[in-house]
Amino acid sequence: MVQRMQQMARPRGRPREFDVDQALDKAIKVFREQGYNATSIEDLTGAMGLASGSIYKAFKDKRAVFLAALDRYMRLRNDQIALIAGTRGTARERLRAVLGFYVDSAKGIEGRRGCMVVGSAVELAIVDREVATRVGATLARNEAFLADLIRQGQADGSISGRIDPDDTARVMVCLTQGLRVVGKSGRAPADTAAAVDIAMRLLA
Amino acid sequence: MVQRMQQMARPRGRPREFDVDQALDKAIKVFREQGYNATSIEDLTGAMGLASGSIYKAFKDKRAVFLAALDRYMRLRNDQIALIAGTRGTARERLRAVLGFYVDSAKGIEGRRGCMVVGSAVELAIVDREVATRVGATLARNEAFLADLIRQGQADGSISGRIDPDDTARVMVCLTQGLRVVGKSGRAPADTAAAVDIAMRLLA
DNA sequence: TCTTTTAGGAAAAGATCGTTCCCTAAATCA
DNA sequence: TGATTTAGGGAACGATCTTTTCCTAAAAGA
Repeated sequence: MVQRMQQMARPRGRPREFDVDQALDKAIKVFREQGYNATSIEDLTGAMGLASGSIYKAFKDKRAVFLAALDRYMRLRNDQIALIAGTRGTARERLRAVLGFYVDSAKGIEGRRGCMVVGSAVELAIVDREVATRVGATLARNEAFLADLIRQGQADGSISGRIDPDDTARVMVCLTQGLRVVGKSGRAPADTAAAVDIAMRLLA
Repeated sequence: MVQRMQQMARPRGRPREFDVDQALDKAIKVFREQGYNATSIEDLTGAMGLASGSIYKAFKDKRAVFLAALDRYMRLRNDQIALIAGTRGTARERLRAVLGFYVDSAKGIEGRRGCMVVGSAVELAIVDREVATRVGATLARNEAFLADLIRQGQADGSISGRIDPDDTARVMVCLTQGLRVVGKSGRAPADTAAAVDIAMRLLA
């Protein structure tokens, strides 16, 4: 049984010397800053600490590296937001925490580095169907997530029942994506609490 | 006198056969769809109806074409918004009209085509200082424009005096830029009036 | 009319980029 | 242990992209 698991863990030839996820994290950093087209294989080898041959052993081509990085980026970000929204309190308080996370992500160096979803949407959505699909799915998921949070707030009494959860969530998604655009130019709101207070006005 | 004006109008050698602004409009279309790095000189020659040599006669290099296109795009868009905001009515009504224009810009084919300011911010702001300067200036101008409109509304009584015009305008700019990101993936709000109603909640 | 200046256009040059190839290294299988 | 399989790494290749060059065309100046 243990031997079977070891066999499954070590497939055949020479084992990979680097951790794929760690390498993807480096790739994510580069793609967030420069986007897809401006990032050369040389940029990736430098950031990931690998030779070009090794990259092409692990990934079909540059686009596959990007898609893997995008998937990982979206997953990590989703996990973070789910964690923040999982804290105690009314749905309104949890929604406030989520919005605060978005505002903070848009500030300073992190904001300048940018968002891979926004970058993918702007640079590639029109020419790469697979990227467009993923971006659309993430935006839809974020929208549904926020709408659900709003509905929870309407159920626990912390959010007005007069607003439409879906329409409001959709506008809120625009706000969060816009924060990342503005963050790229270093003009994101400096005062997180103040910005979140204003954003919370969308809830009636 | 007439001869002097003709001299000024026709400088020296062979006159240019194409209209620079018309050519830039074609370039804007390509840059909006594909961004800077994905657009080749061949793309530009095709869209602008010029040979590469002619482009390099009129512009220093590809980057100069992009900067000229960006400047023209920003100017045209600014003019449109100023026109819309110049209509009669309370400042609140004019602000509503401006927001409606932003929402409409994010919808359908126009939305998929994208915004050159957003594209520039996301793709180039971190690597091109000159682009970053222009993007920052436009965002600041938009912010000041919206803040002024809010102040007018507070003066004419159509907008609550309890909100901070600058902070609110800053969040509103994020919303408008985000609309363009979401529009790239075809997920912009379908019902303009409903989306504007929700956005107007930011005014208290 | 002849010279000078600038534009149009296509081909060539020069640079860069993505990908493949080849050799060595490290693992498993027989 | 020898064969097989896969990874690491760097050079080489082929394609593409930006820019320059060169020749012709069209205008003004003398």
